[in-house]
Amino acid sequence: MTDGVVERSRPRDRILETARDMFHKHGIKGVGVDAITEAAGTNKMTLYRHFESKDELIVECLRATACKAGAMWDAFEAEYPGDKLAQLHAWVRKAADMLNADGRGCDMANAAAELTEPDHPARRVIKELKEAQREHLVALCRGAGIGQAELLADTLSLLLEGARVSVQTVGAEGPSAQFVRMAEGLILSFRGSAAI
Amino acid sequence: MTDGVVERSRPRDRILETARDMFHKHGIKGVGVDAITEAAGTNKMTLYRHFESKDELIVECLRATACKAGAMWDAFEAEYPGDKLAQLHAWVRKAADMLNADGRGCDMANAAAELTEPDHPARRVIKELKEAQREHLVALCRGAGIGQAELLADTLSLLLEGARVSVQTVGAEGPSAQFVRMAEGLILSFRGSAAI
DNA sequence: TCTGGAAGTTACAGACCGGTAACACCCTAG
DNA sequence: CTAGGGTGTTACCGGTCTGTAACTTCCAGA
Repeated sequence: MTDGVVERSRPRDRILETARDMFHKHGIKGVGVDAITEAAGTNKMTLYRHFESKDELIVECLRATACKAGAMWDAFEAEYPGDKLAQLHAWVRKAADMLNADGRGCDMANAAAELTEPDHPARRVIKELKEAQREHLVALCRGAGIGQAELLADTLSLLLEGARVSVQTVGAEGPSAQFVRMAEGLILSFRGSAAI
Repeated sequence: MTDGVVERSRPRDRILETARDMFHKHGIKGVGVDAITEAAGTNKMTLYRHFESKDELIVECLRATACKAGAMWDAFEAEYPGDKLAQLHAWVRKAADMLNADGRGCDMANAAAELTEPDHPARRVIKELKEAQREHLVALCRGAGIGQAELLADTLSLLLEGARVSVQTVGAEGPSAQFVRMAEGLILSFRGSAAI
């Protein structure tokens, strides 16, 4: 009902997009395949013709999310070509936007909280995306001429990760409201210390 | 099987403790009441004589977790009476211990990720605990004579929150490995800026 | 126009879920 | 000894879950 996204496209795409949306809103274990197919305007058989199991659907959803996240870095480069520091600030703004977008945290982190089996196929995707994100951020910091680029990148990573769960637990008026201030302060402070 | 904690005590206590353990390890939606009672060495009827629903059991588990977390602050005061700065450093060490304890994050944050209904009774408990934690940390920072105590407390909060989910997604060798360094650096840096 | 594959439909299997009823048991307080 | 409350046991309810079988319908390309 409220979970639309039923525009006419290929069933597989509709299922994937609908599942992504519903997993995000209601959690993975909180949504059944029947509900997904119904919201996607199709049926269970069609889902199982395109995905061999719910687990594979989950993995494919997370992969799609990772793909969209990857495009973000290209957008920064397109907007501020070569200016890594400007891109870093753009990342901060983008992160703040995500915080205010809705009360749900990061899909990857939420999935990791729900899928507790240590060898669940989704954990691989999650880890890969998080490591890719970290490397992108390190590259930005390094490119901006910041000494201790790894430490700043890791600190900013944890700060954002924490802010996203904080929004989910205490709301957007909690500690996460200060995210931009914290991040900008950290960048400034790290720029102060000598770059090698 | 692997989820023991069946020492002979009152059934209600065993159920509560076993549920806490299993929710922590396997997630809330990943554990059924049958599995809990069996691991607690009792049966479903006894559970439902003490808790009127699974939701109430969840709430009671989170309350117990909140209670244990509350005791932590008293332990700091007992160990370093009056010395708020030492207590703040003790908090950092304690936080680092929690990071290395196991690969699962904060029970409250994980519960918030799973229980998506905005009016779920557990969300109240979660929010209350997180707000209490924040106030305790602010009090420590303020007591340690730090200007911008709220900002430091919020930053440290987000950092720990982020570190706990990072452990869950990329493991203990990821960004969270630098948590102590980040936290100590922040405290030092905030102590540098004038108190008032 | 014919045909083959993709998609929809209905029904079902088998397991598990939260929750309850009815009844037998034991152990302790009086 | 006895009464009664806490506990254990068994069986069950209705619902939902993932996943499948068998069949029909639709539609695009040759």
